[in-house]
This record gives sequence, structure tokens and C-alpha cells, in this order.
Amino acid sequence: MRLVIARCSVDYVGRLRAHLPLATRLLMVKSDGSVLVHSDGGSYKPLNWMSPPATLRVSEPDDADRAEGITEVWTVQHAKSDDRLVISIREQLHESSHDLGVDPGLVKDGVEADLQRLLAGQIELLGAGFTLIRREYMTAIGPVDILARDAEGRTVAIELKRRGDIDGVEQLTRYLELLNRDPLMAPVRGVFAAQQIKPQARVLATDRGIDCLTLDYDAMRGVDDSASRLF
Amino acid sequence: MRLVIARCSVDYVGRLRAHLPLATRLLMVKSDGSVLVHSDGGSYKPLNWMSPPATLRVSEPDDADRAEGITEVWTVQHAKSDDRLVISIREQLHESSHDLGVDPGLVKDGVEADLQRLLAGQIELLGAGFTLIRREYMTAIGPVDILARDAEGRTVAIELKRRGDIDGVEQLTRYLELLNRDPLMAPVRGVFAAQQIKPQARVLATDRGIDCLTLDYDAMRGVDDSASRLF
DNA sequence: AATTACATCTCGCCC
DNA sequence: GGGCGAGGTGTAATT
Repeated sequence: MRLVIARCSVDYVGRLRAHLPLATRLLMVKSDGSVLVHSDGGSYKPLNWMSPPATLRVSEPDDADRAEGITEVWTVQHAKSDDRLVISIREQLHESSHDLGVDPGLVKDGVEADLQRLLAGQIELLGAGFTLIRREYMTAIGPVDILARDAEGRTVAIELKRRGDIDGVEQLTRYLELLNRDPLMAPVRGVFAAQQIKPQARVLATDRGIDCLTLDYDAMRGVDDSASRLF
Repeated sequence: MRLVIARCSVDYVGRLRAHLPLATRLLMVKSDGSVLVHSDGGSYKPLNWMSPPATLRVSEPDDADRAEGITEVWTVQHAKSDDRLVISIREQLHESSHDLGVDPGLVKDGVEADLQRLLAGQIELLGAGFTLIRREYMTAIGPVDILARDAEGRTVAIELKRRGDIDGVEQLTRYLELLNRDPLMAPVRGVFAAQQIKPQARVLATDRGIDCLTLDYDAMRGVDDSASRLF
């Protein structure tokens, strides 16, 4: 990885066009040819960038550029598209190179897949007498997160979200509509389960006869102690 | 902005939990307290990060950490939530600080990719005899992208997307439901137009009697040469 | 390789 | 502040 602090202007041409006026920025060149242009603020998204795979070519400025004080022109060309980033450098204030090696990568816990695994193992959270039919029940319009059977023997489709908003209710509604067309399966009722359910989503779900269930991930993780031994 | 290259492990606890095993990485500390942990690959997204506003506290390792070779512990605490990033540093290979100033920010030129403007000007793409009623036709639940009239004099609501997926079909369905409540306007039919339409979206649209239209942006741009003269 | 759905999405906009 | 829509989305899993 190469780190450069430079006064520069940047132009991107590709799926859109974008321009960064002259200012001092961090240029990060990664070993796969990708380049990130960061300012001293904002969040993790760079001001501008080129995704890998890409190649960086450093060239001399032409006469017009030189007259404007540009000392070096970086052309970062994407390997598989016409996307191009051109960095015009006026002054290089810092430069260093570092060998970082390959990163072992991130281990995550608490994403939707973890929620689904936990709820499938604690299906009684939905109510006494509930039994699991299966996870990821495939339909023509996508997989139903969890299919279960309630104490009365009725089929229940469960849609799981980390944050439950209107889109999730719409999704579950489509599944219910489809499943209820199957006379062998109908009537199927729905449960919308999420760590947090937005008020509007709750209203919409209730209006459509869909039950809402707020999940306590920490408590569920505590019950399944294989999860708590992850770290 | 402070740049540190260090052998470190990282733990994030907040909306989820995540762990980065020991490796050499770039730590970028921005002046708003945000921290980015980058490896020498991937794309612009860091391996882990803390969004601003946040505060960085550097502390001595406890005895257990010291025994494992940790020399410094960085705790990055988000100012408005319980999100926390803990960086355990074994070895600091590089350190530098830079004053970048405030960035003037990005100027996007081609952002308006005005598919809508182009289609409104080439409304005959929808079929012979189509005429434009208006763009951004306001309703109580939001603007219909384009409202047109077909050769038979019937009103047509058009939803435009760059990438057409199920959400767009749902959106158009809500508009159609509303517009068809108006006896002066009903019956209104729908057209779902996008550069690319996902199979599931096409199935749903067809099932609801909504026509699908795939748009060739480059061809449309070629017809309207004012667009090709933008730059 | 292409498709699909999730994301600590981020980033605007408008209300 | 929340809600909605778009992104040069990125990313992982599955087909």
C-alpha cells in the first residue's frame, strides 16, 4: 500500500462524471491497483475512488497542465470497463509505502442469518406449541425466511429482519398471497419478526392481519450458548 | 488526519459484533474522531470503521493484554450511540499526521442521468400514438414519474428506474391503485420502464397487468444530442 | 459468471 | 428527526 498526501484535483469519467477542485487530500494506492481519495472528514466513503482491478499510470504533465503548476498526472484505468480516474498533482507533501500482506478478514456475528438460525432453534418464542417446518422455504418469488406450524396446526410464514420497516411487510404480504393460493397449504398466516419494528411497519402489518414480534438478540444469543462462545 | 500502520486486532460492538484477527493494517484517524481500518485490497469499504462523531481514547493495556504483546489500546466511542471500536495494537510500523483542511467537495456532472427527461422527449418509445401528459405528476403518495396517454386515449402511468426490481413494481402498483380511484382518470394502466428489469420484478409486474419496457440509455442519449453535448 | 438479497450500508432529499 | 429513493453502491452466497 502506498500513501500520498498531495495537493491535487481529481476527475472521474465512467458511469457518471465528477470533479474534485484543488485541495490537499490523502491518496491511497492499494496493491490491486485500486485508488482511494480521502478528505479529513466524512464517513468511510472516499471523495472519489477507483475499484479494483485497475492499473495506475504516472505520467508527465502536458504543457497546458505544467503551466497550471501540475507536476504529475496519475491515470487510474479500470481493467474491465471504461471507468477512469485522473489525478492531477500540484504538490506532494508526504509519501510512504507499506507491505501489509493479505488480511485474514472480518468475522461477523449478529447479521440476519444469525437471527434466523437462533429463531429457528427457539421457535417457541413465537408461541407455545410452535414447530419448525423449515428455513429458507423456496417459492417462485423468493425464499420465505422461516415456515412453521402453530399449536392449531396452521402454517405460519415468518419474515425476519434486523430492522423491520414497510418493505419487509410488503415482502411478507407477497409470500402470504402466493402461499394462500395453494389449497394444500392455505390458510397461511404471517409473523413479522425483527429486532426493531418501525411504527409505520407495525401499523401496516396489523392492518393486514400480520402479527409482529420484537426479538431480543442478546437474550436469544444467551439461550444458545454456542453463539456466546464465538469470541 | 493521522495515519498509522500497525499490527493490530480490532473488535466492533454495536449494531452487530465483529472481530478482526491480528494482522498489519492502515489506521486512518480523521479530525472528526472517525477511524477507518483498511487492508491492502478490497474496494473502498474499510474492513472496520467508526463513523463520526466519535472520540478516540488511547490507553495502556491491562496485564492480560500486555502478556499477549499488546502495547496500546485504542477505544473509539461513537458520540451518539453505544457503538464502540476497540483496536489492540501490537506494533506500530509507521505514524504521520497531516493537516488537510476542509475539502471543497465533489461536483457531480452526469448525475441527473435524466432518463426521465429523455423518455419524456421520446414518449413514442412506449408505442405508436403515445402522447405526454406530464412528468412528475403529483399524487398524495408521491410523484408519478411520467403520465401519458396511449393511442386509444387511455391514461398510462410510467415508473422509471435505472435498475428495475420488485420495489419499483410495488411503487407503481400503489400509484395505479390511487389513480384508479379517480373516476375521471380511471382506467389507468401501468408501464414499468428500466434499463434492466430483474426476472422477479417482471413476473410480479406481468401478474399485475403491468407492461414492462427495457430502455437503451445510450440509444436514447444518441437521439437527444443535447445530452451528448453536455461535456 | 450471473443473480439475488443484505448492509454497522452511505448519502441525499423532503417532510 | 424520520421516511424514501438512489448508489460509480459493496459484499457474500447461491445458481
